[in-house]
Amino acid sequence: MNKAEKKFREHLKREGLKSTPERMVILREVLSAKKHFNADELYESIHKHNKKVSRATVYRTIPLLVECGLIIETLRCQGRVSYERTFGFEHHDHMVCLGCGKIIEFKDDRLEELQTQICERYEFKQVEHRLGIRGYCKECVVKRLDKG
Amino acid sequence: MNKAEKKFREHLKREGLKSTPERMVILREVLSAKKHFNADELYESIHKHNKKVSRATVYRTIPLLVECGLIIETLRCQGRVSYERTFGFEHHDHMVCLGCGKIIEFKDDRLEELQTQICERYEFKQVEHRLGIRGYCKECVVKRLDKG
DNA sequence: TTGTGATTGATAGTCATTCTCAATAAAAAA
DNA sequence: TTTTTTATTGAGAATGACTATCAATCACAA
Ligand SMILES: [Mn+2]
Ligand SMILES: [Mn+2]
Ligand SMILES: [Zn+2]
Ligand SMILES: [Zn+2]
Repeated sequence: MNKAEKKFREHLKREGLKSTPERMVILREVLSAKKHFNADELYESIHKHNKKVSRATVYRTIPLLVECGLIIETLRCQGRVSYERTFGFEHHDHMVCLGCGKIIEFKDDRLEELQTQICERYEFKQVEHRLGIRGYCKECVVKRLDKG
Repeated sequence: MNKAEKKFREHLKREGLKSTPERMVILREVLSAKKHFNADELYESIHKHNKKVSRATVYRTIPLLVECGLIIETLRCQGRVSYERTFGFEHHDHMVCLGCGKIIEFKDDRLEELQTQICERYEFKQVEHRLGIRGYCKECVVKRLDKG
């Protein structure tokens, strides 16, 4: 049993919930699948690996993983909520390319520090923040110049 | 006819669209109603003022107002897209209180400057950005302390 | 004033997400 | 281990924000 699984099981116990095979299948898929995903992609990848978990259970389990800090809600793209696994990864922010959909992750300590200062100024107790920059990546800027 | 209305009319003409009474009712409501709103709140406030515009037309007009730069999509709260009027207002970022739903607007030039630098570093052409900080406002921090 | 194409409202459709509920299974108690 | 309690599951129905459809109507340019 790895660290993430242990963390999840402890969270479930703490909340009076049960450790079920379905929940473990979902967790393992989250840990092995691509870092950014939405509920449906998660459901699909579970089924590609020949595991059977219903869509409802996937949707029900995602909030549990969020609550226990293993994944986080990141962006909303085209009406869908997108998540990413955080366990074993550091916090970072995102750039999203409006041309090709590419996601660039970045982290800047000065940015984080500034936000902390701003929250202090407003006596606001930060839980989380999300910075999303939309625009065009290097490649797409060139493509758009070519087109005129 | 005020500046915003002129801008909207010009945008419509430029796009080969027509200036209709319904669109003008919606624009006026946007200009006079509260700064942050979602599609349904806009529809409701129009009807409270005894104007008749269908929900479909409200949904259809919002993107036109966004395209012409009079309003902007800000946050997504509980599955709803939230907008705010920008005409006559400067860019700013938001804090959202998880306790009472209050929205605090703030602007920090150093933060903006840093973001510009970061985009340059990645050769990313920024179109817009959105920083949302979630947490608890001063009042709600106190309330939560009282409860334990 | 007329002709053409855009717009409207009513309503049906879409699609992600949530709810319902009977059958089942996990964990606690015995 | 067996029983009891309670959470969980899957299937499908429901929800709700938003979008598409379409016939009737309107804006506006000529
Ligand atoms: Mn990421
Ligand atoms: Mn604002
Ligand atoms: Zn790109
Ligand atoms: Zn508050």
